[in-house]
Amino acid sequence: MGKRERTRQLIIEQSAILFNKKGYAGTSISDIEEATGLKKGGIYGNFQGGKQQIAVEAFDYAVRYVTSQIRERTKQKEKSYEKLLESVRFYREYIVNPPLEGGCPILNIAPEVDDVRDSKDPRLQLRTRVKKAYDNWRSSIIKVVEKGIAKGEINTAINAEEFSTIFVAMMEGGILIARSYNNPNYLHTVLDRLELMIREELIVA
Amino acid sequence: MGKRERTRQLIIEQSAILFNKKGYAGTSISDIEEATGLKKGGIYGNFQGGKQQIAVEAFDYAVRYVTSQIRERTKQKEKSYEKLLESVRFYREYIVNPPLEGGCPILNIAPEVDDVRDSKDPRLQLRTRVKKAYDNWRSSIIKVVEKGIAKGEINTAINAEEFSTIFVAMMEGGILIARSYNNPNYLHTVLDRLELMIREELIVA
DNA sequence: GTAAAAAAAGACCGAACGGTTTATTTTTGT
DNA sequence: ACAAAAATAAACCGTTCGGTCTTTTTTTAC
Repeated sequence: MGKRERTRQLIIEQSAILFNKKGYAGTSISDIEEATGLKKGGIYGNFQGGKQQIAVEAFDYAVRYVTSQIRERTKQKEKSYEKLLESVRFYREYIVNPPLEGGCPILNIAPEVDDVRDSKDPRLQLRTRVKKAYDNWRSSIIKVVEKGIAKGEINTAINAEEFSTIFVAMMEGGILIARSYNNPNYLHTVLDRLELMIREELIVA
Repeated sequence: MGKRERTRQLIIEQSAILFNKKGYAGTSISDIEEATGLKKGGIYGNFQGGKQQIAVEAFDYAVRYVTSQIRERTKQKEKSYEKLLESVRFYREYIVNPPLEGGCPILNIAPEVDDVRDSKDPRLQLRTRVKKAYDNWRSSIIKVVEKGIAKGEINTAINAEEFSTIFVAMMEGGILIARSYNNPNYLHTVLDRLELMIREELIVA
């Protein structure tokens, strides 16, 4: 990895934390200067697209990073429903010791960009990335469920698409409340319920 | 209502929309000028506390406003579980035709302020208001459930506190996803599930 | 109707914003 | 080791930021 790539990566990693904690509008270039130890010359030399480009790449990185972490864990599980239960366990730990400071990057940026409609607004790209991120998340759940059904591990009556939406909604809602209260127990309450759903409805008896 | 009160109210109402759609950092005083038709003199004359004070009062107003709207509907229902079902119906309509532009004011501000820890940060007050807002919301649900249990309408096995957390989490998660996709069906999917929970578990057979 | 009081406009402030340009340093290939 | 190239620092740009102050307009009270 050359110098260029290393510096770009440093900027992306630090910016991902900043944007995740303070949002797009709340994060300034000077914040990024401070976090990276670079001056504007070094930053704009690597990202001619400026703040917008950094935010988009940092968001993509953040989502990829969290995704890879969870995949690392679920791929070790054999049965499809065990993959689901393992991912629930992952998020329980996530809130206590988040691999990415600030919590879920999608949840953190979605409310800031979901009212953007002006095609010239720099946040519009983030808006499309948010949509895509939820799509990918839900798709991965759908795949696991469908594979589970095919293997006879998961009840055929389950609507994979609907389940994926409920799964993500409970996850995000639980994280939101737990972080607002600064108390992981609220997430645990929600995820206990989600686990119950998986055990009692998804898993073939 | 004197002139002073009317102007204050105008500023609060317009700012509530702005902060709800664009966030705290994303909303500028000049945005408020444009929305109200006032200049800074008129704004700061009514809110010496500046942007921070306006944001806090606008948030409180927004939450009060939505709360009053839902109470208007649920108080007409007699049975406790009908109050819960009616509030679910309310949010289904809320996402299609929101009384307050931008969606749920708590959901919109929570991710922006939940990492604030510096006691001098102007967003700290918003953070405590978010916590209080979720507390009030959950409390109102807890009260309905407990009253329902006392009246024999709701199953005694239900843990009201846990249910309230799950209720709010599914609501917020559903709104988040539906707004991210700009498609109310995602909320419907989540709320169908919530309704099922109420009908099959809460209501005494 | 008029004078006092209140409210809002308009001009102004320093600081911070995102971004650009130029000079200097650091890497790189040989 | 050295020259070319690349990367970064430093200085600078116009604009917008939140906020203040003074002047003008509008209400209010009599």
